[in-house]
Amino acid sequence: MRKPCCDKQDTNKGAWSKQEDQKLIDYIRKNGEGCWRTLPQAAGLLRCGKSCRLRWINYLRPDLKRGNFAEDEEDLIIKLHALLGNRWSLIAGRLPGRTDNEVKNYWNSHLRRKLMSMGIDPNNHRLSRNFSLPHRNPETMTGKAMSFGIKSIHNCDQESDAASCLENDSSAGLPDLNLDLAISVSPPSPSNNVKEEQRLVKEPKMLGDIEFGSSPPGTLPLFR
DNA sequence: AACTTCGCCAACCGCGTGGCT
DNA sequence: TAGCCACGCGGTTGGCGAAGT
Repeated sequence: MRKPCCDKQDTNKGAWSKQEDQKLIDYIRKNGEGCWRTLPQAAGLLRCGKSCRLRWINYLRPDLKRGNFAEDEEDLIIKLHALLGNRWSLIAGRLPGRTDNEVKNYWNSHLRRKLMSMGIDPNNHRLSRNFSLPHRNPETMTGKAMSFGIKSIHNCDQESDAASCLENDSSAGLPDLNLDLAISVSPPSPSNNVKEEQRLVKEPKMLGDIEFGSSPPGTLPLFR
């Protein structure tokens, strides 16, 4: 039986008050992030360390970009999700100012539905079986759907799917998908997933899986 | 106006992992 | 090598406001 992360009897739960937020901000400004377990006591907060960490990362961090997602951010999330699956922290790491929680919520509340309405299964980014036929006509597809990697659908046979079409595109170089997913020396943004990327470096097999062109033909480079 | 349903999002929970001893 | 601890991640929940009836 795992020990609870903190003494639950003495901790607050639920929404954070302004005073609590301020205490946390003040403490981190003064002492920096880290040592979340001891932070609550040191900062005078009746919260568990986990809760403090989450509050800071998802809401209080000064570099957070709040508000609606831009269209290019949406596109990027969808493309990254097709490649990485539900690796929200990795996806968020490619979106400066966005948190994994924010990306996950946005995916679940907006993007999933959006893809489904376009006849794409959000779980595997394949065209779903019940995809209504008129939409199969590339002429009637929305520009959005086209940009999600199925623009060359007319070149794929009926049993094909968005993923393999995307793959086909990748064989042509995928010029519009400059995601820099191969582990680079300098990631495009200060990511909160450095460890994860280091892990990928340590695991060349997995790394290979997310490099375009290295997956078996007809498979989506998912490694989950 | 009152009630119900739906959708969003902040927060919680449990588990996996890496570092340290 | 094993065990413990702290951290980080992803799935899930619950509260609240908006929309619908």
